[in-house]
Amino acid sequence: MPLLDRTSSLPLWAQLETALKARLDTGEFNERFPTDNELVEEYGVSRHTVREAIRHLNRTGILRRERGRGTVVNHAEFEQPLGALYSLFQSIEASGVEQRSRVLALDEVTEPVIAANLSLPAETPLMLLERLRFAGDEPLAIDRAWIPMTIAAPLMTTDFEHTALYDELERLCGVRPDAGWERIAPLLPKPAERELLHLGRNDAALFLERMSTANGQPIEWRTTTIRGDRYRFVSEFQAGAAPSMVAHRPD
Amino acid sequence: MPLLDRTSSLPLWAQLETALKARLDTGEFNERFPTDNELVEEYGVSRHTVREAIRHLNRTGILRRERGRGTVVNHAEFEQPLGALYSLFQSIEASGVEQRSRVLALDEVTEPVIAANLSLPAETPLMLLERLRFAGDEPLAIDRAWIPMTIAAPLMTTDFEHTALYDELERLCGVRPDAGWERIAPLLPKPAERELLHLGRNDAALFLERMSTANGQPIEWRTTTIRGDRYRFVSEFQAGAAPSMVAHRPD
DNA sequence: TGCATTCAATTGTACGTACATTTAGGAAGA
DNA sequence: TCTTCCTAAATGTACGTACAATTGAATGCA
Repeated sequence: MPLLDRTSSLPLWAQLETALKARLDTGEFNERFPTDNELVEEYGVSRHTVREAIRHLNRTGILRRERGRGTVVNHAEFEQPLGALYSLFQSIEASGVEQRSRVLALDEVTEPVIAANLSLPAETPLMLLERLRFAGDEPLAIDRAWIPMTIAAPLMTTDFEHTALYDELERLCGVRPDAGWERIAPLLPKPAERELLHLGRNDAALFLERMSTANGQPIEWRTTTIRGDRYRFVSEFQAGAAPSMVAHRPD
Repeated sequence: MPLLDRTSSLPLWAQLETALKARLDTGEFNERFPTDNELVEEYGVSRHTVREAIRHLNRTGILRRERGRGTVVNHAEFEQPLGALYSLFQSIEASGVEQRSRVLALDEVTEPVIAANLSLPAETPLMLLERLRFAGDEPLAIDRAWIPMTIAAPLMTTDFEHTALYDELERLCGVRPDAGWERIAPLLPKPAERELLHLGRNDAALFLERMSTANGQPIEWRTTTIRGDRYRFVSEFQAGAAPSMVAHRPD
């Protein structure tokens, strides 16, 4: 059993990290990753050192630690956290520039699929707010939001041309999304949407789907089709510092 | 000043992180960041807790800690956590199954635009690694990475068909990206790429650009064109608190 | 003055302890 | 059999200590 070299200049946790990484690569831990205490026993180091090693090992997101359960190996999933996107789009939504939008629809509808997405019965009445959003004079995105009527009823008379949905939701309904998830996919828009967005035949767009919850309750399903030609989406960068790099796209 | 609430369910380090982030945003620490011991004194917590808070705070790469000197605020504009998007692609890169890739090119090149993006002189020699990456039997993405030759020279003989770039970079060059940023855009691939990715005329893709840094030094520029038809990219978010994914991870 | 040495300060590493929180599973009782 | 409760196990949080490694400034000497 090749243990750790305490005379090495390499920290113990780094040696342990290397050792664990090697064992991970063999698939030894596919079934079950050792617990902290087992590694403490096996390598004769303190739990602090074990955690330090795992902390570094997990830079790559290989592991997932779950309180009360243990540490499990993160096998490849194709649904993975993007994390930053929310705040990213939020910044556009919140930026003063893009206040303007044209309401395409504000109706009460039933959408079995979307109701199911919100964990509601199929025939649950939903408010549908469909907007064409502008950045300056050019359209930026088509935005559709579904909210259960039980929550959204007070919003049906709102003028959403100049009002942010979440603000109004908080003001009139007393709820504000505090969590949720979002997924993103590329999309070649259909002719109808292409026209609304002033896009050409070969212009791609981004398609975002978002489910928002408040206090654990699903309250909103939203889809957004965003023009991708004029705007780029950058994952978290520091306030005030917009990347000024020149694009280098394969065209 | 009882800034921290010991009865709160929020961990002390999280409260401290929030407090420090607020003070950081005011610019209070632009000249000099407090030492561990000063924060221990000021907030009445142990050094362990202070370090935990700083560790989390530094997810964003705002701080740089230097032994013997102290903690300084990082004014490097583009240093940001790879966090979200990074781990996403990392999961494919790290998973045993989808390791397969075909090397399309491994050359020494000069690319003035990309060199400039990396804050290097225009004629700086760069290694270009171009790969077609597979998930199962189907191609998933076209991946191009540029790394300065001064760093990447040892990699020129590597067989990247079955080797992860970042692992090799760490093993042979002793550096691993620890920060950076990434941006995403939709893209309709050109015929050549369409063929490589087995895409039809109307299939859109995602175009990712990433700059990675290690210890504040730009070390990699990468572009990735990812098929968007088979895979979706999902993010979770949580307003106010740190992203939920972070909570499960020991960093 | 110039140079080398010393020393205090600061972060890194590593050990220890204790308790909280969450989970899974078994025990006990209806 | 089913449900409830309890316990053990696992990770998270938080405290403590000590020493190592590095830096920068102060000190002392030629």
